[in-house]
Amino acid sequence: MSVSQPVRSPRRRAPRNTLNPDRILDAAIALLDRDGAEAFTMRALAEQLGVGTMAVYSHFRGKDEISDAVAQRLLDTIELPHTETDDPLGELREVCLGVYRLFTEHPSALQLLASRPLRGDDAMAVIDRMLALLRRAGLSGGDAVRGHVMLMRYTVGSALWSTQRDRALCEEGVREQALARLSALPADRYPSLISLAPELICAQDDEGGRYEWGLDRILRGLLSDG
Amino acid sequence: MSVSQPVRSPRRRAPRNTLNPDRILDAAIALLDRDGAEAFTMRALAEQLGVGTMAVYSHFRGKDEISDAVAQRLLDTIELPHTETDDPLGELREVCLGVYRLFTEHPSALQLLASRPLRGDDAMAVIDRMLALLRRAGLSGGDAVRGHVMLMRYTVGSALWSTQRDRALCEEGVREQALARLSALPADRYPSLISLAPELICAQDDEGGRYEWGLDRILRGLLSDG
DNA sequence: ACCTGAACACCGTTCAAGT
DNA sequence: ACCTGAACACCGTTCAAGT
Repeated sequence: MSVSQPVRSPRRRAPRNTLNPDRILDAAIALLDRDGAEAFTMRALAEQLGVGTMAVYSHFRGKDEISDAVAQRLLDTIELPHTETDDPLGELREVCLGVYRLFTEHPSALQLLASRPLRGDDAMAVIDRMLALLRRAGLSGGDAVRGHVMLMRYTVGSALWSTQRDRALCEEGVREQALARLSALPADRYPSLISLAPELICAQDDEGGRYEWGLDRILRGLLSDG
Repeated sequence: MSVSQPVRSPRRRAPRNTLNPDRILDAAIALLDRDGAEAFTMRALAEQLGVGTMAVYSHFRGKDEISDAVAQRLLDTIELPHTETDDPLGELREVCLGVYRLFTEHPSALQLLASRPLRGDDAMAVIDRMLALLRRAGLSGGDAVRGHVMLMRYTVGSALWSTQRDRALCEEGVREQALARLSALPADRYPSLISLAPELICAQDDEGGRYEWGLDRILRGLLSDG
């Protein structure tokens, strides 16, 4: 075994202004995306930043404040369609897909939002845009508000569902297990489940299009009003 | 100060068969509903059962296994409409409302599901029933499968949204803060948000009906197909 | 002002021991 | 077989101290 080599980087005292809120948030998001929500630890975050654990506390009150800031920052990165067309429905679709994409690309951010109350001013720009588009599509003020909540609910639920599904599927042999369990079911108790087994199985492979399929039906249901 | 009174119940050794999986799950659910997911601790669970921390490990492999069992058990308690009517849409509505009710009545169960992959055989009875009703409503096999996923996504998302909203609202002065923030917004950047402020505010009070409003529109969108 | 290590009160779980 | 306490490797955070 080597002797002169220091084994665990004996980090020197970091220079005075290595840290700032932005650098910390960048590292937090990277950590969350790479290792998942349960690995998002003050100690891990500090190590990723090459700094003592307590250094972070000079810039944020604690872990909760960092989590809030991460959520805020991610929600602000949702890209909105730039041009105003005369197709509010198409634009609405785009906005919803943007939100959905954000959550599926940052699954741990979603988990983060799911485990703490939403602050009121999250994603103001997105909400404003959705409301405007719903009104332009002909909805009353009240229906626009209800519709936007509905779309957000469906989108959050879909992202949650997809990411959980993805996590489950990447475990060893879950696929085969699910199939086996399905075909072992008593046919008299679960007739529809059995007869739709083929569709249920192949449904697992089409997560991407699934969100859009439902989205289109929701938009249709929203606008087929008087 | 009293002297002869033992201050912290100096629990005697528990008799041999005080514990069993069912009693443990009951206590776990009670604990989750009463104190929330973050208070759901092996030590707290054991204390609620009047037993040493490690006693629970004789019946479950660990906390994860208990969490899975809790989720399973709750999902099995969803009540399905008993009689088969000739109104598949009405029944479908009932089933969805049952799922929604379960999640809003056991918010921590939802958090639990959100933070771990779904096991495949959760809620088989519910899924089978939904599929059957969708087919009876005239949908093809593939559309029934897609429709059931869509309904579950919307329902899970709604429950998550509502419970988070509720948690936020019961915090001190969040209401006033939200209103203040809303009216302090630059009107040129968020025109729709500003002009719909009244609707947005009063929307906060109508969480219950909100789910059903969207549900009806989803069902309409699902069935207005060829 | 900003960064540090030691210490505190937690957590899930392992382990050897009691009955 | 079932229940136990001590111990281990974690966690977020407080605190007094360095620079």
